[in-house]
Amino acid sequence: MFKDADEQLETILRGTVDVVTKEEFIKKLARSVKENKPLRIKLGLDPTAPDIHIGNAIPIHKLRAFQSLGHTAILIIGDYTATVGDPSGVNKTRPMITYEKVLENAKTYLTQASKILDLNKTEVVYNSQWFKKMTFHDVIQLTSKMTVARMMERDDFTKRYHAGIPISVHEFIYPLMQGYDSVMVKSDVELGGTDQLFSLLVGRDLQKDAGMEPQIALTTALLEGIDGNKKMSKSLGNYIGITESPQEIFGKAMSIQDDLMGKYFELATDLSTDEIKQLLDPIRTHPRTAKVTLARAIVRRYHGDKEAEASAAEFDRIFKEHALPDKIPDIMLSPEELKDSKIWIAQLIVLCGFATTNSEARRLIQQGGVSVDSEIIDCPTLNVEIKSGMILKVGKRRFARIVLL
RNA sequence: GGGUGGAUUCCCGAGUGGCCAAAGGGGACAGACUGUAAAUCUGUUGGCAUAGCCUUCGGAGGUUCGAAUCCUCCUCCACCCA
Repeated sequence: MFKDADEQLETILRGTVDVVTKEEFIKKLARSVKENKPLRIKLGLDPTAPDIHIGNAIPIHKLRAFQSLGHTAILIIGDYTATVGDPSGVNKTRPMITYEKVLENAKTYLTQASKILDLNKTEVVYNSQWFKKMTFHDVIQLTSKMTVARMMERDDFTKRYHAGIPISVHEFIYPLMQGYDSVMVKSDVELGGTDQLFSLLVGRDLQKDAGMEPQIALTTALLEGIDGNKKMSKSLGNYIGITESPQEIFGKAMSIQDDLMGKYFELATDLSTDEIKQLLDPIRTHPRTAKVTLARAIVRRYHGDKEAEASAAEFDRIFKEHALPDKIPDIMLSPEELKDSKIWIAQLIVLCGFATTNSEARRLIQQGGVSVDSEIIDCPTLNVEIKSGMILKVGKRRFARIVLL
């Protein structure tokens, strides 16, 4: 049934940072093999944003790895915790979001998670299930398990405190909630990013307190965003969403800086350690080839082989051959918008959605970033003659085909 | 409960009567260079068909020829003492 423990361990530990504790983990694994009993692996997702990106997909892939090894994947949709807002690694209070919003996000999360997990074999649980039944007394009971001193040991809180940045009391409750989830689902292992370590450890304490064998805390590395210095996150806009179009994912992956490739390879692709080693060696592999391989591997993971090849080809066409992309969105123009079959160029750019104001469009023109049928426009007050089918290009990668109705 | 300090453009932050559409940094965008790399360099970054005009410095009023800046009230926030 199960592969032997050593073999499992190798797969599981790839890309992980902390294992608390490794000894206990090895014991649990061995016991699971011996008794032929799957481990219960917990991962909590807070549906705070509508998209999953390749950064927060890392622990989901790890959960999938466990699942493939025959263990039980438990996906907790933190519909209650999401309304509180995880303070981990954050330097200010997260805005509390409405419950409606959370439920909406939860739906898209499941659809997205199904790209990675086999949801038929996954226990999906909403933590409102238990939290909404708790009385205030229960809550107080729960908070009594944690001391302020211990909370304040956390780097993120200490920093905020000393910088005079407010910390709301409800933020203290967050890790307790997450820990309580572990008690409720009786997890053997909990996964999370390294910034989750504290909460995962709270889970151990609460389980011990409840007379259970404590879960193993297993953290995966955090992935830097495509800007190369901050953690990938939706709010910083430096992410690659797993539901983005193949071209989009490919392009974003190509734009990361070279020294980030190693991390991306390890955390965001399925390539073997040996393959990665070879790709990262600039003598054996040109960095551009390596990056193309990377971009393709990431696209493949979420869109399949065909799309991966297609997006690579498209990318070359646009940026290597400077040709037009395969698909160019059509922008319909009605004759009412024209004067003597002409239109002010800035207005056209705005109509195509490449600028939000005429001033912005004007600036783009002044900077030499606008061309019509490959001819650079240098006069911001120009009225262009509209010919159906003409191509407007703004910047390096935004194209529109003008269609006259 | 008492005291102090705040709220400025996408973000951080300077600005204490005119030289302010508002320094500096970050981010973003455009251009050069490239491997659409990254780094770097240059430029742009409130709106308007733009040598001009209009709107913006938490909100509402007021003083003044003139207010981000002074006064009054309000809203929100942080810190300190209890």
